[in-house]
Amino acid sequence: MKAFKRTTVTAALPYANGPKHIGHLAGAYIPADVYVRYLRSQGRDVVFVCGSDEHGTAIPNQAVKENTTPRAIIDKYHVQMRDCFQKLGIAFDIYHRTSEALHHQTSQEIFLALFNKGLLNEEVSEQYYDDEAKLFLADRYIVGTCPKCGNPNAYGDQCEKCGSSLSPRDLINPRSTITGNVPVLRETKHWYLPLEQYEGWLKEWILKGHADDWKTNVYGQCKSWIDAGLQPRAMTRDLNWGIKVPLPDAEGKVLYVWFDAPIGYISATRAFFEEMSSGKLVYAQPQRKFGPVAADDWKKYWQDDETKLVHFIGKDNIVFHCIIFPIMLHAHGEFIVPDNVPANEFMNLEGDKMSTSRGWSIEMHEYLEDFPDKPDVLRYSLLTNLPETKDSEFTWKDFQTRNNSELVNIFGNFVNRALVLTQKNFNNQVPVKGALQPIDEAVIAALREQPGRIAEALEQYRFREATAALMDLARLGNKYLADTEPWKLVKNEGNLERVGTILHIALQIVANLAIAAEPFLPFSAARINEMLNLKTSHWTDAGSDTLLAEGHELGVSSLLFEKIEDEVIARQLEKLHAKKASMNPVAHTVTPLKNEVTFDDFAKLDIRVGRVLTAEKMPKSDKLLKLTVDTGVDKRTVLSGIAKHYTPEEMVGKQVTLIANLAPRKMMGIESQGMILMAEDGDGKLRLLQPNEVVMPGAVVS
RNA sequence: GGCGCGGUAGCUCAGUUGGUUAGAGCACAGGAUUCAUAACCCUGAGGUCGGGGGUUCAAAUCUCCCCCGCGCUACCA
Repeated sequence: MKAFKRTTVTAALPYANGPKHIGHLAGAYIPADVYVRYLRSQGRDVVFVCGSDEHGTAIPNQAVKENTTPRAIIDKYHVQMRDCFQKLGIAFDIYHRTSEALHHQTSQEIFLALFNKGLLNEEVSEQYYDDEAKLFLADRYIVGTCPKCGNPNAYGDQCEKCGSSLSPRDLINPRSTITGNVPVLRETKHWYLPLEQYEGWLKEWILKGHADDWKTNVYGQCKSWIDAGLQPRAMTRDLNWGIKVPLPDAEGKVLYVWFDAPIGYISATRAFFEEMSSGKLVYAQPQRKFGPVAADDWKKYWQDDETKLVHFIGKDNIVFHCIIFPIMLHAHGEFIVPDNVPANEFMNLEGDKMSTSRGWSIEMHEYLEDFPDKPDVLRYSLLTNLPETKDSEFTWKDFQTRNNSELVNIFGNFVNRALVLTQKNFNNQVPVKGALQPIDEAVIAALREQPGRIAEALEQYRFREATAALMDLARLGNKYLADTEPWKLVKNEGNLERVGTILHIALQIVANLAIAAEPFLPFSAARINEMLNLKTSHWTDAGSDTLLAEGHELGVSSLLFEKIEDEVIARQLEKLHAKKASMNPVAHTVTPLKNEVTFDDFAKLDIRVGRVLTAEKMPKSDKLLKLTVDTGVDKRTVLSGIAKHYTPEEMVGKQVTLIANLAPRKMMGIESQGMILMAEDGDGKLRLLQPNEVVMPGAVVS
């Protein structure tokens, strides 16, 4: 194990196109924060950076949806996310944003460095350009007639009618969706990063170098990508929202959002040290003493191989953080690459995938509105159930149980017992520690060991285990009190010294709990310290049985956690279901009306009703069914992508509507002679189009 | 279909250089107790370790086949 001088920790830059939910917290932000708080408590040199990811096509798209500007979108969600993180105790040293000038500059510098080293391949291709809007049109912004099915409103990347994947050049009579004009073909240049040239390096670095210390899910995913073979990837896009490509003749071109987003970590670090050195803090919120710093100290955190770089992300980001971004950094030559990328899997919610757009989610701001005084409860319930090795599941019931039977009954209760007993019997002062009995020695020994257990788990990114080890410390306290029964002894005045010794030790455990809990439950840890009238201590003191001096005056105590009643949980469940129901009509935006066609256009299609004679699953395909259809005029083979919606058995005998004169098309080695018409429901389900009474095979639709 | 990850007690999960009666927390049952938010503490019950073959003195762990979940990927005319 390499010894590092300092650590740079990043948490995935949240995309500023909407609110972020508790699954994101469980995936990246909470574990990252716990890890960093622990390092800080140890006095280690660490910087924790994050920020809003504000580029990419989805931002302008969201602006259209909300009927506003991209700028307004990113401002709105940047502030919302920043505030939520803060309220949840996610303590970044800086929460930056990729729309900042410094980030544009940093991204351009890195792009230019790669360019100047000749590491980017320039490729020119012809793409559609809108003269009036003066921009190249992304595939989605071009419509035209589908060459395959004649649909006049096919998109540049896909015909939604026949499902063909297209490229804009395939479209007949293309038009721009922005101005409606006919776009012209214009040559456009893009810059590609030849990922495949780094396969050897990746194999050495990841497959050999990190076989033991990376999580199996991360390692496996990387291996899968590397083994499958990498392709050159365009690092630029024709778009008017993003970071300008810093080259001549690159008008209207921006950096690919996945090129600039991870650089956001670097920019954030750079911004942090620039602000710290200038004394003008805008985004920086240093969470520890950094001492005097220089503006370019950020380089130490990114370019010194004695720095340990750790990316906390969800599993959807693995390829970017383990393959593409490291290649960028490695190719550049001056940067270090991550030592670990402890990506988590996904957290489901009440039996279904979490999804903001489907309304099946608990957004950070929603939780905070309903439970403004309970950030630690959410942190704890997520921590005990992080999707570390596989997808996990959040339920409100489990949230309640974690709160009631662990935070309240075990943790809060122990703290309260120790404090109340001291108030009642020792005037709220730390009693004198007298002669120790074997049970005291044993509990002190256990106390000394426990922080090491927590630390060991944290060093290995095992947060669930670490959280459990924290709770064990409170259990130790409860058991000690139960075993020594000071409330019984106190009835006999001769035992007062003995009772004092017991409570003295119990209070030392409470003080330790504040240290050990700080990374996990920072708000509660601070409250314990207040109740003990104690300044914050550090991990280096953890395990000590002399944190509180004899005679020390304690503060005012109150309950750390309160029970959550069944009604509160029931209300949340109702709220969740109501939200999902209310989202449905919105989520399924109805496809806009297509352009007018003439009767002649329509008449070209031979649409008729047929009957399915046989149906079987296409071998080696998940989606295709191979059908034999009686069309009245013949019996023919039609392939249809409905295997996820209908079984072969239920298709046999069914009447179907088909386009009988569609040009045959070969798929997976078999020719399909026609196309079955389906209606796609809002949830993506496909349903057959049938006459409402049985008609003869071959009946013409008109 | 291919590739990757996972399938262990009612629930959430530990446990792979193969080795004594497979673990934890929660939930459940019984007991003890009353300082504490009816909490704590003790005891107990509960598992064909997805299924089946194989290697071995010995398999949750290695191997092969199959089933299920998740992700990536191919096929939606």
